[in-house]
Amino acid sequence: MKASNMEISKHAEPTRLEKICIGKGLRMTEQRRIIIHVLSQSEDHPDIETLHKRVSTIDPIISIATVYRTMRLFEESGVVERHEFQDGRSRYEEASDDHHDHLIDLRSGEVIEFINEEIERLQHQIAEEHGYKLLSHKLELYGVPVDDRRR
Amino acid sequence: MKASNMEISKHAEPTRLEKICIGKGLRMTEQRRIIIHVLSQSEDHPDIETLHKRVSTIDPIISIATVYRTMRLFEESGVVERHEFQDGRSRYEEASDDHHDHLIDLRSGEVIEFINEEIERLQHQIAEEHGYKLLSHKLELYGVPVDDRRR
DNA sequence: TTATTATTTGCAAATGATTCGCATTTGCAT
DNA sequence: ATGCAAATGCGAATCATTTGCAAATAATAA
Repeated sequence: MKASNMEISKHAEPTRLEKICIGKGLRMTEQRRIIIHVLSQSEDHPDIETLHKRVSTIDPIISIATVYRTMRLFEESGVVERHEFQDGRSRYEEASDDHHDHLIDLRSGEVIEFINEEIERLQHQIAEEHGYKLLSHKLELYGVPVDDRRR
Repeated sequence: MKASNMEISKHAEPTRLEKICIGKGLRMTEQRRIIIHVLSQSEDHPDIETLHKRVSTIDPIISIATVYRTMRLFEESGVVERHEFQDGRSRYEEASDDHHDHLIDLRSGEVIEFINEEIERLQHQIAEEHGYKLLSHKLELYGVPVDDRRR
């Protein structure tokens, strides 16, 4: 076992994501364990390149192709959510039960999460009115700080 | 003037988009006139390739690079809206004053437009509550027909 | 523990959408 | 009609992402 792997032990309590992988018959590789660890530590919405950078501090050998493959796998399994804010690359976050939407600061790129039950309700209602069952949705607000004096 | 250009005359009444182009000091080229014509005839949300196909039936020589450039220009001018539904390429529609959102049929790919004032209002309110001025937003609902008996 | 085998990985090459460089063409003001 | 900046067409470049394949490895059986 190489030193870089010491901190993410194969023997530790399996995390939620690890359980899901095992449940799907996926192998718990060192790379996947590291990626899961990085995801669980991330409070933001990193893109693949950022994830790869973070993962590389733990294991510098891990390939970016593996990060791509793993994130695709996780997205298909529904354990992470993929977002396409308007910068051309996909950004990810661990999926959680409480659904939230995003407010993106166009000045800084900062992403603010929010929840609004009323909007959730209206969305279901609209889908229903059109004869559809709502499976997922995407709500993104783009704005600038009102008290920002620049410009 | 080549035959293929006969139906989109340089001398016809300028359309809304043509006026905007002229107002911005852009040249009204044959290619742009054709693209504008195609846009005005399109009721759907075509991607670049589709637009290029449609444009090609009028002028088979027009380059796809020109369609890309023109659509980018139009988007930056705010005369068309670009959407990133989840199929990896951008889709366009002529911008209209009355804002609407989209309900995407995951079975057929069909895109249904809808308007909901209440949601619009709530979005502004949310942005405001977070200290932001809302500049734009994206709301997409993904669903399947309820009466669809398949699977 | 070791052997077995199907998964997974790393690498580099392929892909697909989109943009760009540059020589040539073309609106449009004079 | 003339001149020139803007626009086009072409193919090459770019950028994010995917994929083929040989080597490595996790899960399993022995």
